[in-house]
Amino acid sequence: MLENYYTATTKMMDTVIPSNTTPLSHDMMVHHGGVRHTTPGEYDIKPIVTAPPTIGEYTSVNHMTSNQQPQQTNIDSVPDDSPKQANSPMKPRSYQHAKPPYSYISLITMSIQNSPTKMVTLSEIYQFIMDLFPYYRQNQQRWQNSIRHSLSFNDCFIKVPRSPDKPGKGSFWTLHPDAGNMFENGCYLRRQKRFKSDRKANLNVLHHSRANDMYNPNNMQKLQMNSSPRGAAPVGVPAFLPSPYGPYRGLHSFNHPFAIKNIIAPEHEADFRYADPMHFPYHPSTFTPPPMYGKDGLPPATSGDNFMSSSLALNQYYQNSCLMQSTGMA
DNA sequence: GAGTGTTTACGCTCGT
DNA sequence: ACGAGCGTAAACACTC
Repeated sequence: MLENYYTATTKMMDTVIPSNTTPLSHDMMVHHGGVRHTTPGEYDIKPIVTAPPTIGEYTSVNHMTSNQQPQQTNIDSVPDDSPKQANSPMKPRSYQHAKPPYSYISLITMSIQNSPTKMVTLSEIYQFIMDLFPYYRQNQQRWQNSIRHSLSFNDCFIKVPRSPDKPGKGSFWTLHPDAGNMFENGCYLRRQKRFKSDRKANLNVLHHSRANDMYNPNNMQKLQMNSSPRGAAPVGVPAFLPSPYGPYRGLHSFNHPFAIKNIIAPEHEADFRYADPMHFPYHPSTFTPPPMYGKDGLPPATSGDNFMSSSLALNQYYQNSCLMQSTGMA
């Protein structure tokens, strides 16, 4: 099956990629925001490398309004911005339907870090990703399964049960307090080392049994939950959780790169401000640079001009992609 | 029934 | 070559 998948992929690559482009390697496809074909007939994305895109070109914020919720889009209804036009070497197309150069772990982390409470539900993660990256409005079953897998599989994500006064489906997900530097090497495609926590054994006891529910007083100590009224954090909220739980905010205040302002191009940020917080709960106020590369030896973006660094990062990424292609390295 | 969460398996790329 | 990290598929259990 997988063999068929890759065979089909290869075949499609052979037939779809225009002669003026070089087929991307698997890694380019998967991790570098390029083409990822799956099944025959699936929406075809053809990266044009005539001009490096900005991060905003991966996002949809310039097309979103507060009333426009992202739509479920199938491959037939993808508003393709004209393949012919898109393939024109003189007219670079938008990258909104190219796979963003972030791993799922990165995307989840973005979602959590851009939440005011640093806790999000699974559906909020889905929504965040689809809002931000039109690419993920396609083939939702596939990537959403991967998201769920990533959440369960990676120690850096911690499940927080809903409080009794907030009934609903699913739990909240937050970042492990020690996971903030997962990407500090500057590469958001692939971490150099997977986050592994000893504390997870304690923190995640609630994963396996309702008897271990966070609201079970017996577990409150194990989980190091805050129970102090002085802290203003509600009972059941992990002590490391940040704002709005007052004294806990500091632990999540590391200089994270996934603030929305860091992943959109400057020219799109103004559009972003239209967003109704109720429907578009991102917080551009949390803003630090998003270094996006590292394995190529280029320095990650540093603090300073954040907009510049964010766009620069992706531009650099694409310039590298162009270089790889033009030199036949891909 | 749909959504959510866990787990296993497999294949790929990358770094050592 | 090998292990790690990642993406994907799938099966299954659980919850709402």
